[in-house]
Parts: sequence; C-alpha cells; structure tokens
Amino acid sequence: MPELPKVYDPKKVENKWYKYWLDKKYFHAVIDEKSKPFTVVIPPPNVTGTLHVGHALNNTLQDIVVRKKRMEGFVTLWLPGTDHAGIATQNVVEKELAKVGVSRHDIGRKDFTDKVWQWREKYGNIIIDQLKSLGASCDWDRERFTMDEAYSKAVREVFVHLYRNDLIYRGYYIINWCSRCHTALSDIEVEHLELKGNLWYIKYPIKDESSHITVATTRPETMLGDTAVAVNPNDKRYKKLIGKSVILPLMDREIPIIADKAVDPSFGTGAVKVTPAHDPNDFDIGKRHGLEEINIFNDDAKVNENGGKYDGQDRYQAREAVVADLEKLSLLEKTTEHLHAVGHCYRCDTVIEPRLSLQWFVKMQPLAGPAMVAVEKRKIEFVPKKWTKIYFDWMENIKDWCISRQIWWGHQIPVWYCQNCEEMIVDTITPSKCPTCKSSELIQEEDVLDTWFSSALWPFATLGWPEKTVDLRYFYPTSLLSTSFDILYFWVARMIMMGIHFMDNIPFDKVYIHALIRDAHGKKMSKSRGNVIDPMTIIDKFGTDALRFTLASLAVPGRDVFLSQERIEGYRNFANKIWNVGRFILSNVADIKEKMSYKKADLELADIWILSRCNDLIKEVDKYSNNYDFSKAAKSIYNFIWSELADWYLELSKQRLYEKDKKAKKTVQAVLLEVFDRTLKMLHPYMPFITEEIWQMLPGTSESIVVADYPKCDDKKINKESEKEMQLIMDVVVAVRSIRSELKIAPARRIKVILSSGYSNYLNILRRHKDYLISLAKIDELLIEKNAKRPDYSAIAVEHGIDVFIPLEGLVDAVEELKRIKKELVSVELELEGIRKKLKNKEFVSKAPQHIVSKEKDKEGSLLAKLEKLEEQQRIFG
RNA sequence: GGGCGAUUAGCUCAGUUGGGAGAGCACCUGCCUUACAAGCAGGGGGUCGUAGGUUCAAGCCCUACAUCGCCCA
Repeated sequence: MPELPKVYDPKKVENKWYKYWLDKKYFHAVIDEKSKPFTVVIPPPNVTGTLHVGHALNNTLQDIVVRKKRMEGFVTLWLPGTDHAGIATQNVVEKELAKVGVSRHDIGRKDFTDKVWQWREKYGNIIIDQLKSLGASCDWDRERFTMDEAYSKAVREVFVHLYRNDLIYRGYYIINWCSRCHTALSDIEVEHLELKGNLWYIKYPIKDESSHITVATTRPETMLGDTAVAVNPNDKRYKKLIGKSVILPLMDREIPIIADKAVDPSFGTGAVKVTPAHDPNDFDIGKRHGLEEINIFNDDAKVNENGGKYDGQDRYQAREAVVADLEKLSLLEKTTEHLHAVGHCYRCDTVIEPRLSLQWFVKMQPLAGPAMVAVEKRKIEFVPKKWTKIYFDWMENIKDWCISRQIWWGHQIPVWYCQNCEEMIVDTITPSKCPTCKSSELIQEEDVLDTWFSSALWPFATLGWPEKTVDLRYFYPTSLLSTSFDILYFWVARMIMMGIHFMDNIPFDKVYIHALIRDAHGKKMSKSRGNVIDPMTIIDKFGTDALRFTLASLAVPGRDVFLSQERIEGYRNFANKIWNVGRFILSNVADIKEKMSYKKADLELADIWILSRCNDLIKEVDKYSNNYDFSKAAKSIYNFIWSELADWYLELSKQRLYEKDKKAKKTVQAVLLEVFDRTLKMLHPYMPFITEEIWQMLPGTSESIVVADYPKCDDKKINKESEKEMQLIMDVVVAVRSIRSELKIAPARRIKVILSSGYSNYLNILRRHKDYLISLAKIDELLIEKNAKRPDYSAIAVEHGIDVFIPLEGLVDAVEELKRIKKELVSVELELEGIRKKLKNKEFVSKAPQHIVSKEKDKEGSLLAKLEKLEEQQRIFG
C-alpha cells in the first residue's frame, strides 16, 4: 500500500469519486415493485443563478437524508431540475442587453425569448455542475426544467382545467405593479419595508363655502386621481359635511364627501382622500360608492394625461411639484414625519405602485380548504412544528392569486382572442380558428404565467403528469420536501393545493423547513444586497465535506444561523482527523486482505466499550435523523470519532497492535475495522467523499460505500456495565494527567502512582486494566491497594472514592502541590456548602423525591471524604 | 398595529417531563509522544437580558418589561 499523505487533500479525491458514482449509476432510481420508494424532488434552483449558501445548506440536508435512505435499501429517487424563474431571468438577460444599449422592445418578443433560451443553455447548467460539486446524489437522468415541452403541457392542462372549473378568472382589480419590471405581481411578491416618510395635511375647499376639510396622506401626488373624500359615518366632527362636495385642488374637479366605515377616525384628521385606481382600500370604497376610477400613471409610474399639468412627470417629481403647488396656494396645512410600510418588488426592490388593471387570477379559497385539512389531519407534517401555524395563518386569510405577468419569459397563457368576433378561447392546444366565427385571426394572450404557477406543479409534473406514467404511479406522493421558510407561501402551500386538486393526493408527507442562513447583520443573503457567501470558494478552500459537515452542524431546527470561516476550518480539521484515524488503522491492518471477525471471548474491556459506544451512536444517529435534527446527529458522530475512538480507543489499541501476541492483534484489528466501517457509513451521508476514499481502502469492502448497507444497532453489543468501568479508568487517567500537568511534571517522565480505596470492586477493575493506566498516564510503577497508607510527600487526588497518590520526591517543590491543593479545596468547599444548605432544609428533605435526597447525601459523603484528604494534604505541605 | 422567535463563557451556539451550567472556536500553560502541530495533554473564564411570581428546588414553568431579529397588515 502506498504511503498516505499526513494531510487530507479533498481536491485529489472529490471529482474522482463523483465521476465513479455517476459511471456506476448509483443515483439512478430503478423501480422495484418489491421495494418501497423514497422520493424527494429538489426545490428547483433558478436558472439565473449560481449556488448560494442557502442552496448548499438545503441540498446538503436533502443529500444526507437521501444517501441514508439509499443505504437503507429504499428505491431512492432524488429528482433534480431547474426553474425558469420568469421575472428574475428576464431581468438578468435584459441587463445583459442593456450593456450594449439594446432593450427587449428593440428586438421584439421572439428574438428576446430566443436570447433567454440561449442564456439558459449557456448558464443554466452552472448550478447543476455546482450541485454535483456539492456531492448531490440526484438522478440526473430524470432532470427536469419548468419550461420543458412536457412540463409546459402540464402547465397548460392545469390552467385550462382551473379555468373550466371557474377557479381561474380575468378581471380589473388593484394589483401590485412594479414599474421597473413592467409587470403585475402577486401580493406575496411584495416586500414591506418600514420607511420614514411624511404625512401631508392638505386642505380641500368645500364647494360653495369658505371652509375646507383637511385630509392626511402619505402620497400627495395621487390626489390627481382622487374621486372622493371619505370620513367615518360615526365621526361627529364631519357628520355635517357628508353629502357635500369639495373642489379638488390643482385639478379643479368636484368630488363628493362620503361616509365609509373603513375610514379610521384616529388616523390623521379622520378624513381621507379616495383614489380608487391607486389604493386597494380606496378601490373597495370606490366600488361601494360607485366612484370613478381614474388611473393617473402609465407603466413607468410617470403621470399620464389624466394628471393635468403634471403629465409626464415621474411619481416622485410629481410629489414634489404637487406639494410645492399646494404650498403656494396655502392649501398645505402641515407636514409631519410618519413611519409607514412601503411595498417593494421582491425581484428588484423598486417601490410598488398599486394600480388598477386587467389581470388573470386564481380563486384560492376552494383550493385552500382541502390543503388545510391535509395538514390538520397530519397527512402532511411540518418540521419544525411551528410552521404549521404560520401555514394556517396564511391559508385562512388567503386572497386570490394574480397569476398574469406582463413579461415575455415564461408560459404564455393559453388563451386566444378572436380579432373578428371577440370570442375568447381557452384551450390546451393552440386553436387554428375561432369556434364561433371560424376566423383564423386569433391572437394569443400576451401575458405569461407567474413562475410560481408552474412551480406549484413540480412534484407531479416532473414525474410525467398529465400522462399516467410508471414513475408517477410509483414515486408519487413524494416523501420529503426540504425548503426554506421564505417560500412557504410562494411554493409549499401552492404545491399542496395543486397536488391535492390534480392528483387527489398530497404531494409529500413531510415538509422540513431549514434555517435561513443570514449574514453577520442578520440580513437575508441576496444578490441584490451583495452579501452572499459563495460556497464554491469555500469548497475550493476547505473541501466539500468540510462545508457539508459545517452546514449540517449548523442546521439546528427553528433557528437562523450564519456561517463563519472558523467554524468551517474546524470541520476541515475534523476531516483531517478522520483521515489520520484512517491512516493509523490502515497502516496497522496492512497484513489483512479480507473481512475479519473476532471471537467474543477474546474481547477485552476497551473493545467491549468501543463496540458498545459505537452501537449507542448508531441508535442516537437514527433517532436524530428521524427527527431531522442534523446538527445533533453530526455532533454525535464528531464526538464519537474524536473524543472516544481517536482519543481513547486508538491509544489503547496500540498495546496489542505492537505486541507479539497474534491472537490479541487480530482481535483488536477486527474491532478497529468493524467500528471504523460502521462509523464511516454513518458519516457517509454527511461527508460522502472522504468516507468513500478511506472506506475503499479498508480490507474486505465492496464496490462503494454509497450502496453499502447502513449500520443497524446491535443491542447485544451495548454494555452499560463496561461503559461505566471504562469511565472509571478514564477518570483516573485524567486525574493523574491533571496532577502531572499542574505540577509541571515533564510529559515524558514516567512516574509512580498509588491507587487506594475502600471499594474493592473499583480496585478490581483498576487491577484488571493496569496496562491501560500505565500506558495512558505514563506510569512506570503502579500500586493498587485496599486502604493503602498515604506515602510521604506525595500529591493527592480523589476520584470516584479512589485516592490517587503520586510520590513527588525529587520531582516537585511542595509549594506547587500546596497551590494545587488550595485551589481544589476552594471548589470542594463551595460545592459542599451548597449541598449542606440543601440537606439542612427540612422542606427539601421531606418534599423532594427520595432518590434526589439520597443522591445529595451520597454526594455530601464523598465530598466530605475528599475534603478530609485534601485538608490532611494541606497540613502536611503547609 | 397583530404574531413568532431570540437573549447562557470573549465569539457562535447546545442545554428534550424543573433536581450536578456544557460544546466548538478564541485564550493561557506544557509538549515535534513512531495516525494527526489542521495535532496531543492540562487549565482559566458565565448573577443563564431585567424585575417579580409558582416551587423544597427555576437556565427550564407563569407575569411584566427591555433589547434584537423575522413574518403579516
């Protein structure tokens, strides 16, 4: 065997194994009717993008689940793919074009979408390659894209079905308009930010009177479209004015003063201006009172011809101009500072303009009902549970979904308008002529569908729906959806609704909501904020396994986290630790070619202990995995490998490995191999590359750890008694080491140690494993005696009722030992004081459970004994 | 304005029916001990946000407040 380098180099390993796994088709799910499937559909990343830490986290977690299930023998399908991401992708390509001074309108719809397709071909695969670098074990033969031909068919099918069932309609409503993206957005695509603004108090002169009514507004420019002033019907201040009119300043338009319960008398002056075409509340008021709806903005949020002399001004210019003009007319009563939530486009951060326009909507309530029932009846469970409430909150107050977008990149709505007779045709197949007038002059609806409309179909459209495919029958419903909470409404809720509606079955059993990785300031990472950490840089620097393990250990349910360089470095070191455990074991089993076994009778304490701990670990990791507690599972494995296997067992194994006794050597080799094999398998889902690299070198392993059997806990190997014995030995060793270190006894110096106790069972354990103590504590002479006499001039420690004496003659100054003893005394006295206080409390003794009281008494006893010993020591050295 | 979450060591965070305050990193001391200095051994460091309450006993349960963050309007 070639000598392995001291330091693990992920670069030499990762690509090699990923390619091997693909060649062997381990990730390709082959349907087997006799086995149970385990299915996960990937949350499809946008084709615009590159992998960010959020993707890295989510896909690492999915891969951990999927790899474990695969090893456990499920037919495991992790279906990958990408999303066309309408607005986001269109924006990116538009920006590219803008660099050469071209707008999409210059080249037209056809050429533009061709360009986006080209862009997608070129850049769309970056993220796929990055997922591969991350080690994602996706079935790439089943990769899907939300604008694939088959997928588009599914989208049309869904649209037409919903339309024919009166669940899709078209109408004029107030929608959220992004003047930069030039499109309508759904309510949830608007992000509300608290901004400091002003509240302007404007006097509206009352017609034919010398008085006025003052309205307060945060958006004075919209007064150009005002068609009423409204007050609360119960507001005594304004009762007399209801039914009168005001002359709208600047526009000289006569508009009524109306009463509407929606007006909050405590806001501003209690009188508000009503602009039905530019405010959702005003729109409702307008409908109730039959008010005119005057749209004063064009697509760019510039004032249009309805805005009188402000025609052509940008909304903010118009605001300034309007305020200035009002001031000149002495109609501005006052201006106060005002904090209010302003809607921003979630794609480009532009301030949203509420705007009246003709759009397509999905009626949500009928779809939401069954989707809520599915969660109520726990057919679908959220992990962590707290998201259930958030899901219900939204679903209960759900509003209709605006699905039409005035962009070019996406699924064009399957609706055609006859130019001859105004017939509207809604169909899955492109019609050639109008069914009413037979005209062939048909024009397709220009709008495309919201990206999330197609994403909502992902769990079944990717498996072939509406065709009745074998995949769909076998793999649907999927087992787990792992995602971030920020798309709970956008995506998860809608998938549940669509899945139930079209498949008559939930799309997944479990929804795992992972933490959001934020930056140092607690902000979401996003490209527009420029605060993203590039996982590829981290992979390059520390290796994929280190990144994955870091992300897994950060994945505490229900808590947001952020990534730090030190943390990743720590887990890079862990990878190196594993590597060196591997080097140690491999170099000591060089003579072994095949799988080994050991006889139970040949095992000694250390073997029984490590086997027991290993099986404890299997149980623990299983428990945590079932709860999706990746952090605890990862940390358990980490602690086992580092603090038990490496720190203790490897050290103890050396005795027999370097010894001549062949049987003993074979036994310890076999135990090492068994424990390491199982540990590597448990770790494989977390650190796929290094585990494969090492596992392949172990004797007697098969073709790949990817398809090896996942370890099962063997209860017979769990031995709590041996764990306790081993703990005793470790504690005594630490006690000796501690004295050595504090008294500055040179590490290489072998010393004499005397162990004494009244407990013969403890002494017997220590006697049986004298060798362990001698080698681990660097002892050259070890005496173990019942009630041994304290040797003159020696250091003392008390552990589990065992006195540890270290003769110091010729080693240490008495002053050092005295210092140490005093420190120890302080802590023992402190602890004893606390316990005595408790035990003196009659209520504690009478009311606390018996076992607690006796525990405290025991503790008092052993502390007292320890105290006596230490005081004696203090006298001698003092 | 409504809701949710957080507040524990210098930093990042664990702490699962209330009964011994923990880890990693950082820090200090000593070690190149034939797997690993990306390491080994040992060590220091916390009024568990504040104020009350329940209890024999509170980091944990209850109430109020403070600060921070998020979601919704």
